[in-house]
Amino acid sequence: MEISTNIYLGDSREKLKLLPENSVDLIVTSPPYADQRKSTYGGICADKYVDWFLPISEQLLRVLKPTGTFILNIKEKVVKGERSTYVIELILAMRKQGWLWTEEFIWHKKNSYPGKWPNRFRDSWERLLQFNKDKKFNMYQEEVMVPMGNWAKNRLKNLSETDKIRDNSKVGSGFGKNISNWMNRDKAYPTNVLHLATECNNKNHSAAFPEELPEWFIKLFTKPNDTVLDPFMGSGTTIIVASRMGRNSIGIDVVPEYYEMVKNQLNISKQNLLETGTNYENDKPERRIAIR
Amino acid sequence: MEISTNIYLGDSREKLKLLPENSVDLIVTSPPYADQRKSTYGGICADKYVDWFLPISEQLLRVLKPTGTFILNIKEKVVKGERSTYVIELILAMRKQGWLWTEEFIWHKKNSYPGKWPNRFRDSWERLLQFNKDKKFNMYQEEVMVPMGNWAKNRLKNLSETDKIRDNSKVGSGFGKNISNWMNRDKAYPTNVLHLATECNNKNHSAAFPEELPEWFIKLFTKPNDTVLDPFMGSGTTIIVASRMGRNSIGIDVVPEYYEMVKNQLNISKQNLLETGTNYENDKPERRIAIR
DNA sequence: GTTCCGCATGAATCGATAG
DNA sequence: ACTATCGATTCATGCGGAA
Repeated sequence: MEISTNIYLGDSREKLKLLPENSVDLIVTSPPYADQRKSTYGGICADKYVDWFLPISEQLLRVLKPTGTFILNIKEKVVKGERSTYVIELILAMRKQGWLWTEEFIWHKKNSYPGKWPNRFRDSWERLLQFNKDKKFNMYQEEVMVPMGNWAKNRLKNLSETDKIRDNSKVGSGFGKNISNWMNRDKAYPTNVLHLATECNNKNHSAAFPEELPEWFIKLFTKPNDTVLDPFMGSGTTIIVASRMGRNSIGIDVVPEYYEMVKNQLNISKQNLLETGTNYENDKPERRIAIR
Repeated sequence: MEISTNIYLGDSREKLKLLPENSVDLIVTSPPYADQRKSTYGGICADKYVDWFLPISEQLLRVLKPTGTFILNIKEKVVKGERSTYVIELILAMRKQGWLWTEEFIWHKKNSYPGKWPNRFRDSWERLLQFNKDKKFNMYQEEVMVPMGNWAKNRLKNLSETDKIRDNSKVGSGFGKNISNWMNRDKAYPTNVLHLATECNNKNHSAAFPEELPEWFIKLFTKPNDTVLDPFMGSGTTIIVASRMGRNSIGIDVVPEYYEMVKNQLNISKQNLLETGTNYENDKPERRIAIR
């Protein structure tokens, strides 16, 4: 058994057509948001965003297995004092296309962008929209359960002074009622709110996408040897994490710089693997990396 | 100056017509969600939710001042494995009605009720949709500032060190200004994610609305003597908090039991006020409670 | 080695200024 | 009038150099 990692340079609308239907277990992606990242992606106008995205989501619907899941990370920006409506219009349009809008997770960003304005506060959350082809899909909930002991330990350890102050003042006795129930359990299921920080400083490239985010969804919706797709791979966080977790992965990006960066990083990973190859356990798959 | 608290028994669609236009500074409400709380509100089908709500939001648009704000607490339920789309359809419909969709706050419920389903996790957040009539509206951001984080703490620490030095070197004139500037900086502006626990101790009302929620928005969007409206007052949390905070308030509910409950609670409050009446300060307004 | 401190840097947004 | 660009605002994070 071997694990493959394929990356493509080009437009997702075209490259996705090369993939066979019903072949992907999980799609995790963060497309360029409307009118943002102009320097790298050219920027899609908010008015035309739905029209731009629908051909891509149509292909995604084709390549996804009936048991698979599509996680779309997106957030609408403010235009003339109002939140843009293109994201919620996209949800409605994708449902017409055949997608089921199964759930909306919240990514609560611990370190949101600073700033002060007279009429609004800092935006510290993004949408993680879950779409499915079928009401029945694979979900491995146990994989993302949080050990209560570690959870409490990490929580306390990571908790900044601010958090302590804020939590104490605002939440107070919130947890008290059911604490006796939790004491008897090893693990707890998470909720649909993920509380993570954005990654500020990567070595070469700043990825706004923390590794924990794709990792969490890969654990939740795939098992080893399944296939993960990211049609807007950017710096490649999703597929690199997927590869590390023993999943096949496919990445597409139209920006040559990103493509080269991910290619180099994958080669480095491969080299590291070869150097430590003698330590392979028998049940670990070999890895094959294809650069197209 | 006196503070009035008026409650109405009846359908909001009718009772709202009794209120003069441009007379309300803040609307905070949590309407019955579709297909829920059937026993008390009769249950509004998800398909017809938008049609049911639009006549009410039309009246709300009429009675709200141009500088006022409408906060709508709502969350779509799951129907046949999918999230209902009536909330996002409502946003689009209200925009056509003339509302501006200014912001979407997230209420992150810390202690959401435990539960387990094969295909989803516990839902621990709700939408707090902010609508406005005009791009310019009243917002008193300083009223809801929170303790500052590590960065500022370090800065503050450093500054106090330098201030000490400056204190020692410059005896006498005008040192206080800089210090006081930074002493005021111990608080930061919050974000658009509210991290509150649900209220568990309310026995008579099924909807768990913590007092902190309306309190936060009342602080943020009104000043004393302004007017707060809740067209679905339920157990009256919003108007009771508003009254306590020295705001005029108007509550409407179609359920007699809720009406009676709030009426009794308000009479109790009034009685408490009268008993302690001799302690009134001169600048504190008297309270007038009208039960219609 | 640790711990501490300084510093750069974001999927941001508004308002003013410029073409 | 309408769009395009620019400066000001602000805080959690992680890195690198210093103590």
